[in-house]
Amino acid sequence: MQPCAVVILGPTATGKSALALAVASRFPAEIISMDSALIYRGMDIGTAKPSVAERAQTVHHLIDICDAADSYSAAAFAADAQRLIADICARGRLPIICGGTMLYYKALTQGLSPLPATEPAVREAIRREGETLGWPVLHARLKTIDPPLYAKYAPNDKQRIARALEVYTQTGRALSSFYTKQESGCAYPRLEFVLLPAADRVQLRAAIRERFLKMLADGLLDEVAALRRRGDLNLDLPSMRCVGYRQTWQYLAGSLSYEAMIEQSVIATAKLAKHQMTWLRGALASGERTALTPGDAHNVDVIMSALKAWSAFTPPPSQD
RNA sequence: GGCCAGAUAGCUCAGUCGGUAGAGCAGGGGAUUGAAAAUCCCCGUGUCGGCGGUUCGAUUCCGUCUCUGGCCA
Repeated sequence: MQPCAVVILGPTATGKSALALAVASRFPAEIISMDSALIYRGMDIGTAKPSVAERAQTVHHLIDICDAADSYSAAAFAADAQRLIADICARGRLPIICGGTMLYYKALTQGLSPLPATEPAVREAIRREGETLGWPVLHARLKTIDPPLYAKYAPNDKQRIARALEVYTQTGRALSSFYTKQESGCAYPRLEFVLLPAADRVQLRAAIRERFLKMLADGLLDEVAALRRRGDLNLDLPSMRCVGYRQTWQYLAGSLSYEAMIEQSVIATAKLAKHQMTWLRGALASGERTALTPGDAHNVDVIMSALKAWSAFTPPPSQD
């Protein structure tokens, strides 16, 4: 069969992981997680990470690859995923890319311009300056350093302003000067599916609430307490800003009541889902993807028949 | 029962020295180039608790009623 990859996209709490596993149980496959939270070791319950049993049943990649004190990136994901897709296909198996971190998806499929990597010390110095002077002041510096991004960025968009200044500090060049027509993205053909939650968000919100309460019952408090006990983590880290972890941390630190922790977590998760929906609408509008309804038992069959159709397809002789 | 303070957007509140009102949060939409579960942008008509009174005009002043806190009995 011609190598290809299956992609399963969708907002949080729609059953992507379960669907990927269901496909993997019927087809020799390995799952590549496309999720900026599942990368962290020691963060299992709050991220709804696939269980040990599930991971024993099917090989999962890009899970538990990062310490909670460290950070990963879209570029690193794109490189890792490309490599894994090639490896898995070479083994004659099917890569299933499954997750909802849409910037990672974009980086993988469309590529990124080659940019210098982050220098933590430089980043920290800029962050400190931004906090004291105010981000609009740093934004104003872009006016001469990088006019295109000065025009593009909002005066309070600290993360992007900081990144632009960081690149300039490290290289003496404008961040936008590194932009190319974009590196080529993932070369493998893909069969893409999107899990779309019901239009009424009340239902999704209820599912989110139920899932968070289950996380608490499963020991989320203990998990976060253990992370706090390490002593080297704080709320500014990408890992501790994850939905649910941030609020649980605040509860354990005494700055949120138990009820508020639950409310805020549900709200943050719903916002995450909404945010992912915005990406998904764009992705759906610009390509060939199949929309699936969360919870529909036929979803596996839809994917299986798409795979079958793909296998039956005989590609024309290679041009090169 | 008496006194005092409140009653304004879904929530918490600001404000109008009388010309029908605006923040934060929530909610909706959108950006998204090595932190992305991040970061940021746009979207605000609501009997200003009810009923009367004064006034050209009341959410604002006055009276009264209702409700909610607190204090005193």
